[in-house]
Amino acid sequence: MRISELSERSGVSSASIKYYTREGLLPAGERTGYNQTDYTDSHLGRLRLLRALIEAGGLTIARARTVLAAIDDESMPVYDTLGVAQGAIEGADTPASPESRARVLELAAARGWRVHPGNPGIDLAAGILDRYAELGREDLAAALPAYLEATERIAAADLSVTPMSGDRAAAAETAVVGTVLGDTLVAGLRRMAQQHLSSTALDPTGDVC
Amino acid sequence: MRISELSERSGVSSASIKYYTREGLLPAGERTGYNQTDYTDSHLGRLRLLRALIEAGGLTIARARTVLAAIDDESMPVYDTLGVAQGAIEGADTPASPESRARVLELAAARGWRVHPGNPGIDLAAGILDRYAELGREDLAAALPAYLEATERIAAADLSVTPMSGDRAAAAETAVVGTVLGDTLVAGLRRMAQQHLSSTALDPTGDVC
DNA sequence: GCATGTCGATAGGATAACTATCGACAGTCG
DNA sequence: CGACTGTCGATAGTTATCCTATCGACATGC
Repeated sequence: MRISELSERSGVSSASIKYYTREGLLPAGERTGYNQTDYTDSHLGRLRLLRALIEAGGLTIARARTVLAAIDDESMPVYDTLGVAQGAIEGADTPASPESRARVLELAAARGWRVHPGNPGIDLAAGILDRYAELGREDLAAALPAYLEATERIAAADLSVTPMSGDRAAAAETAVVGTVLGDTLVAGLRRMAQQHLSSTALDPTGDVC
Repeated sequence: MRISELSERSGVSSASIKYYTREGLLPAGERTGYNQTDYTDSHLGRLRLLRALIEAGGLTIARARTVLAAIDDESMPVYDTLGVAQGAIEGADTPASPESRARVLELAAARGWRVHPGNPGIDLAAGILDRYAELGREDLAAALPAYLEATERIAAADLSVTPMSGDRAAAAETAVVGTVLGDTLVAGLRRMAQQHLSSTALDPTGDVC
């Protein structure tokens, strides 16, 4: 198909498609003439994946490129693409304090988690502990084990969706999409559950307006 | 204290402090002379809260202003500040399809959740379902109930941290901080749990590197 | 009395993600 | 044959966000 059709079917302007190609996010189509290029269905799929990562997942162009490269790297195990995807999601800008990191790792160890010290989640979680401390609120500590337990369930659900065998490219794509979009899914469901529980706590018998 | 001390203790440049004041995020200090203004500890606390919301929570200046205004609004129930905070976090840019919304609401109802149709989480979660469908992956559906269950536990932990009584301003601040920073905390713990579970699945006996 | 700190105001800069425009020309329709 | 539409790569411009730098005037402390 030509660029105009690709644009229409993907909902991405042809200017943006050219931009993505320039930036190395989308492989170039096959030139079929002086000013004509042919795109395939795989371009369409890649474009949709790209938009999902950028719009729904909140990845920047640069980070999306890293993730896509990991999916395309045939020598990279699917397990490692998950790590790449984790690292691509907005991480902590400033590293957390050693104390909070130690506290988080201690809690994780108490739950039997084996976590690599370089896991980006550690700084993310420990950074939040730091913020709480800075704000003079220590009340989070008591609830942490409950968070660990709940997130373990989430991760279990994540893995149940991710096939670690079969077609490598498809599995890698699923792993990446699940990791990146999962944050948003969980955030959305959390909002809903928060509202349910807090309104129920206030008014155990009432109805939704 | 003067602006230079406030700057030093908060780690925010005096130029930025002035910027926040200009933008209505930080109340002005008390003028004590032609070119001198006095700031209090409450300014320091507010500044730290602001940085936590912006840096750790990823809120924009404009959204942070809305949230802070809700905290300061003495006539607003604490329960409602939670809704304001939910709405302030990066929401869905494009609304989800009615089909996905219906599916999400159906699942929520099946779990006994009472969720207001305007809850921003619905579009967030339903939007992810849309993306999955767009990418030709329907495999998420089977795992959704597990996500609901896990997020309900998270929300329960959220509420256990949030005092709905006592000093209103402090409770509202706690509710807001918990809602906004909670997403990041959960995301971090999820990364850790993912790594633990996936590495355990691959190598049930091995050690961390 | 002079270096230093501070004031509000405004202009400027950095980054990210596009978007608009350009001249040239190929394919298409009648 | 010729008007018209679609497309090409390249580059400059735009929008939005979040600050940062500088300015002249003036107060304060040593």
